[in-house]
Amino acid sequence: MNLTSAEENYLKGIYSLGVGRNGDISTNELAALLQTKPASVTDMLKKLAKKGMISYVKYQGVSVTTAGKKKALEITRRRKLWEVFLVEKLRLQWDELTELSDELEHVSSPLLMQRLDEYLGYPKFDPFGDPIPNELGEMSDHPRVPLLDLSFEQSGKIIGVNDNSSSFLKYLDKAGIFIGVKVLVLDKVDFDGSMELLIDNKRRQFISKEVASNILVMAY
Amino acid sequence: MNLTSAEENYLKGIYSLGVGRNGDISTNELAALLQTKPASVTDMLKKLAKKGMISYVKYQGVSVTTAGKKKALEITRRRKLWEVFLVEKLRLQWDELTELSDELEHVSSPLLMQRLDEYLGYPKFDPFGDPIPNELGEMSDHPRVPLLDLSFEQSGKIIGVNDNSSSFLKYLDKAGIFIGVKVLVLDKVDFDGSMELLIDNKRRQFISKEVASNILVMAY
DNA sequence: TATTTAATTTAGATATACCTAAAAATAAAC
DNA sequence: GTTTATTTTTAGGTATATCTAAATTAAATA
Repeated sequence: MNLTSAEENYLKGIYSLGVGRNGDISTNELAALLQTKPASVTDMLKKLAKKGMISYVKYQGVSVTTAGKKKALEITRRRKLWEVFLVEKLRLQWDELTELSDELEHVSSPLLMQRLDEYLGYPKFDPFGDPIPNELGEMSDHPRVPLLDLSFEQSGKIIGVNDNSSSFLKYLDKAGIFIGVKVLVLDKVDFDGSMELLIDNKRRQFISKEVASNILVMAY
Repeated sequence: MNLTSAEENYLKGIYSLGVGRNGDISTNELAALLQTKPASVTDMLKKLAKKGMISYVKYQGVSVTTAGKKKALEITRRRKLWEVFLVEKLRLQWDELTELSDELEHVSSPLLMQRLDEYLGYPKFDPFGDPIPNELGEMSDHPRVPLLDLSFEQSGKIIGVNDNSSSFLKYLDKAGIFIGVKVLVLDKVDFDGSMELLIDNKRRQFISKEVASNILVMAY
């Protein structure tokens, strides 16, 4: 079953709101997430239900079906592979990715994605440190800890962030804190929780507790 | 002025029909090219005229304005850069490009195209041997001759084709005749015009006069 | 439980991008 | 120079994806 870009966006939204939750998703929630009006959401839910992507009962909320989950993971896979390409090959910055991957994720060609995956070396995580589903929708997961949890003289590799806001990502780019970069804790300041880091074995950098708690690392 | 994908496709069509021609383009011509109906073309011409991309006089035909030409070349540039990427980096075959570049050419981001251009090493020609416009719409051109015109023991580099049909491109892929490959003429058969080639300094291959006339090379 | 409030859906519009069928304008033929 | 044929446009309709405003259903409160 083929979906339009708009349908794919709604399905992605429904799936993402649904992960790790028992109950159904409400119309208003979706409208808020997708920056649209509840009436538009209702229209689209009917279409997605007719296409077998979601379970939808009037006034009762919505959840993805097995087919819908599969499709949502496929879209997510496309998006994340493009994001790896944009960062690793084209050297785009974290905060420049969103609007591009919003478009590229809808280019639907199994051959293209297979070749891109191969070209990128079968990456398991996107530039934000989130796992990339494989063709079957399966994802790796590995221990991710907030940078704040690293102790004195401990090292780690930056693999993601907790906060995707543009202002935070811009700050990180400016501070030279990128995915894949090695960090070593030079100091942890007791009274404000801030840290001094050695970045990439080269450069010293101070970061606040707030920043450190929003950066994810794989500890060595 | 931003255009929708549909508008971009019409503009591309109008531009491509217009190059190297004195008169205007007719509604029926465009409908045939774009596989649509004349009535739909008329609708779209009004929109493109209102956006300043074309000169359109009822019943009198259509031609691109300066702004329209600029935009058409921009779309063409996007398409061709993606095509270079698909062939050179992802190793897709000539006949697999069209449907992908039909989609990718509409992803409109100056930053993305600038980085992709840089990543590809500022290519001047697409995988079919046609010139890629630069950011200003300027194109290189270099002497291209049909492979058939090469004489005994002469060499050349394959830079394009005259025939974009799927069957021809599939034949070339199968025969191992790719863009960038070096060819040396081992023999020219008088009675049927066929040629024996040394491809890539390695492999011998016979090709017919018809095939040789549709392959373009840059002669050494 | 009745009533108010909040969430959701329906009804009816708008814009894009198509379509068919009929009308109008241009070109071609006699 | 009419008449016929072709081309092109208009008029009106369909599907997608949105919207606002009104109606309906469900939830919360008194």
